[in-house]
Amino acid sequence: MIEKSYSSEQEFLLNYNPNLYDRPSTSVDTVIFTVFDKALQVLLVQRDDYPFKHKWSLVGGFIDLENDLTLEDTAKRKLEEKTGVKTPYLEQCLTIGNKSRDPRGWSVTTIYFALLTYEDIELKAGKGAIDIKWSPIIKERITDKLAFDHDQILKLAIERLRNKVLYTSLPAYLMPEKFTLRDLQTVYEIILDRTLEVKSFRRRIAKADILEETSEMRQDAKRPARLYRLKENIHTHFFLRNIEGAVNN
Amino acid sequence: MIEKSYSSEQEFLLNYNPNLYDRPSTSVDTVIFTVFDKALQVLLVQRDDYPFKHKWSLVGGFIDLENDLTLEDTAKRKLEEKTGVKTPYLEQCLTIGNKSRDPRGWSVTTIYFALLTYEDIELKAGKGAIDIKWSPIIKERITDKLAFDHDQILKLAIERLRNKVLYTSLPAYLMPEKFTLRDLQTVYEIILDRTLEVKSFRRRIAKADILEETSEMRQDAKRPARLYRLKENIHTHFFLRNIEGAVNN
DNA sequence: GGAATAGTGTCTGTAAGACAATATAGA
DNA sequence: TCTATATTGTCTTACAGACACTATTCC
Repeated sequence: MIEKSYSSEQEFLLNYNPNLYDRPSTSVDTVIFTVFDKALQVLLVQRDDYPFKHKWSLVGGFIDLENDLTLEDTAKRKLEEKTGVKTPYLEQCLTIGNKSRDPRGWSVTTIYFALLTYEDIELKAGKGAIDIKWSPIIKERITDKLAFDHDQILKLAIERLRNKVLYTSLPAYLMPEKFTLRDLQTVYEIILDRTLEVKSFRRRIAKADILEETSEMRQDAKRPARLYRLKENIHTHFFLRNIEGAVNN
Repeated sequence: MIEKSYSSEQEFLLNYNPNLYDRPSTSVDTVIFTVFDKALQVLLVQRDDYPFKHKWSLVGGFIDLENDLTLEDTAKRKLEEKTGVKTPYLEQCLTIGNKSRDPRGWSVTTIYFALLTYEDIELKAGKGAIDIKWSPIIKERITDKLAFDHDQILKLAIERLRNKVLYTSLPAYLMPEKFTLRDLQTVYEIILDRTLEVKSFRRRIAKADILEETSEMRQDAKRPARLYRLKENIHTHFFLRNIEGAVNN
């Protein structure tokens, strides 16, 4: 390769040829979580084409270099394409890059995770996929063997979510508009896969000051329960202490 | 673009042509921290070439698709190239990808941060750089205006480090082999830019059970202080409670 | 003894854990 | 009334904050 020398930034850029350098493949994958049927669920799509044709995988794709301005745009675009909704919570989780994860060669993928309310979501397989579904996570496992290293990625995302739930109000993003404190606690319990103390939980949520009472009550069977909603313009609350008795590596 | 159809994964891979797809540029940048002269310090290199010729920047570079097996390998290779040592702590921090951060076009960079003992390190500018230096961080700022979006990246890495120091034993990785409890507390205080309560701090470290006493004492001026070392095969300790009174966004 | 730094004792405050007690519904 | 679920009361425990106190060195 011949190295030229330039006399200004501008001149360098005018002569810059991106094809002189080999680049790894770069993609974005999003672990889209929701909760229903007493389980944490993750959105999977069945691949329409090679590699891993017909295998189930996480929601992901390549950056649209023309139209995506940021990596997060790519994640949001794919998410909205599949679910038809905008996510109330999207967090970058990790980037995995190595020579072996994709049979086509060096590949880098940035992983996001999203939390969605299971409500009004109409799944659309869209192009590149022949099917799409929610898959429940039972004991940190799903039934399918996923494409690429998506099993490992899913495991990492679950770990991150579970750990973060110990000191944040993240599960609030999984709730419908109105919900009871018991509903919220149940979502915490589903994610953590353990029961929590009622009193401690309610004290914690009260202290966080993220909810507001509605005037409504909901009655399923016995004593009616107060309905709450998330306060407006509230961000994730970070508690100073973890919920205890859980894994902490 | 003509789409062919293949009848097996193998056939697809044999015919795969990576040059059909435009890819963003992909790099790795590492924020290398150490502590000396009563300040958190970050390693900077002065760029030898365009773009941002002669500007200071973080330690980074492109993936060597032949020899790097993982993104972390890239980070470690660059780090060892500049410092001559292996880092005791390397953590992936964040990936920034957008259309505007690099004048050459769509660019993705995965950012790591490393914690090094300021000891036996011989800086080497190496190729691509005309100079290399430690730069102190005063009030979350450094004096130079860095290349690309490295100012923003550095800010994010400092934020992450400071936040993590509130609930982990990370500063232990910045210590020399033997050190006093006061030394360790001072490093915490430098990173957090505030004083800590002596008693609370010592209780916390004792509880973490990550240090072992040596038989040696160190005497600077007045009463001699016990020297400790990090226990072997000890990982980062995660405390259940944060050090309080600090930022928590 | 006085100054400086290392290290301990101990009281207070906050929030979590445990679990008993009370409240409100339907049957 | 009995049962189930919602909600509150309250005692204990763990650990951080505050700060006084003791210990060991040099001068």
